[in-house]
Amino acid sequence: MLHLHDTATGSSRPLQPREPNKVSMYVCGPTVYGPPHLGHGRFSLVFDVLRRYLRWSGFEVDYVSNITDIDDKIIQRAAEEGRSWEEIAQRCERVWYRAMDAIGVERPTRDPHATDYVEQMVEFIERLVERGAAYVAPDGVYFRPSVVADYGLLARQSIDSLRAGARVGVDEAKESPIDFALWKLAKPGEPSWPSPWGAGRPGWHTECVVRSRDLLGDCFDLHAGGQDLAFPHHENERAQAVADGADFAELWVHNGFVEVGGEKMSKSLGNFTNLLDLLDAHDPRAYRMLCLQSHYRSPIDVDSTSIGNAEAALARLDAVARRVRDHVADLPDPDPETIASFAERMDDDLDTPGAMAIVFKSVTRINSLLDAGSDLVALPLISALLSMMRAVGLVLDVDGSELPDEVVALARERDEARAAKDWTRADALRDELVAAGWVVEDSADGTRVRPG
RNA sequence: GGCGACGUGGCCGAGUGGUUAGGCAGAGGCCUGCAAAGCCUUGUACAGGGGUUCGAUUCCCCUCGUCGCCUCCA
Repeated sequence: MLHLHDTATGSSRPLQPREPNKVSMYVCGPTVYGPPHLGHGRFSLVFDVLRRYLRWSGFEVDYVSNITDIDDKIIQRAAEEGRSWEEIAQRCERVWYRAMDAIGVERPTRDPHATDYVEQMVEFIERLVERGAAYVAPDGVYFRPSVVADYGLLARQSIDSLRAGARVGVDEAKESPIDFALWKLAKPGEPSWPSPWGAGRPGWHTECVVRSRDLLGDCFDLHAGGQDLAFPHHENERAQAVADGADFAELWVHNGFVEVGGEKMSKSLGNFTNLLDLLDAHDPRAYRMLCLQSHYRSPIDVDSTSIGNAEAALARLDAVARRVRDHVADLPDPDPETIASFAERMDDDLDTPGAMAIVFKSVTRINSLLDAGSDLVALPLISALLSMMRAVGLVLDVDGSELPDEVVALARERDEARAAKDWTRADALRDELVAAGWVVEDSADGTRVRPG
């Protein structure tokens, strides 16, 4: 059974779905006001791997991930560009999904938008006000975390220390610095929706509670997101649900940061890298490989060195995939020992680096057996390798790409030269292909060429 | 100031109270017409100082260092 590190308890806990074979998970999605950066890429990849692994393990996965399409930052961006906020949100959402598609992240089962839930949010906020968990102030409605006994659970801090540490300039309208906005009254020119307190828009933390409870119900299995969302965003979601008398998420999972030179990559530091730029410069699978080779809760440095390493590791997998391509049509059941040790690692808080170690070990064994001509013995291992690749969402390049006629001609010419043992000519032809950016390998079937 | 995480061999990066992580790069060998790919072998690793223990990289304490959260952020 899969165990995950639960932020709420600070310990590893078994994932016990409320329905036997179905996992319900909610992953906090993006606020669409700019291009996705590496941090977005990381959480998307990490939880895509989790989702695929769960499915591989036999679960159906209901994967809900939201789009926040109304927010101060969207309004600001719209003002800067002289466009409507809707236009900004829609454009950024398209860019988001294009990037996700490119890194092989599956679309969510459902992707609720904040603007589709405003009415429900208003009803919810009304209820919180009635229950005394929220109060109306001159500029909006605020939530009172002090009504939640164990507020600070996800931050792993007491409410008093949070209050003491609050550095934010105290807003006069708030009773306490840790109170947060549920409803913001609109200023002139801002988009707004009607409410009992006046036209305005919802605060960020409310949308996720309302949507997740609507789509997944109370006490769903897994709530996930980047580590920086644990507090205050997730804490505040949970506080609202608790104040409403509901059981919220059963398990909280947070992934580590992307760093640049050992420092957190963040918008306020301005050191973020656009995910699309990374994809322009590298194999789109490389980032997934990099994430797999580190633990999801550890910080990772994404730079040309680490991505380059990941690409080299990928090349090793691609090489074996090319070798076994003639065998994939009719494979036996996967080698049970390999699968068992892979699953053992994955079940241990998604230990993907350990799982990849199993993968690479099986690669070495496959290559050894193939070298020895023991293809039949290798088949269950090949089958296991492909199964593990499916579990983590890595697509191996088995090289179906078309070669230009000119290149094919050169390769044939080289085969003739080699047949005639004209090594000088054969080497010259190889040099020519290599200079043009191709990788040349000899094989039993002659010169094999692929893109470098 | 409060709370928390981390410090592993050339680089990245797991893990464990005593037995091989893995990837990349390097060295030697096999294979190859030569290469490439592949296979085999190889490398003074666990921040520093105490303590517990038959034995600690792994547990406890201290020091140093790095980073994060408490503020929009994935």
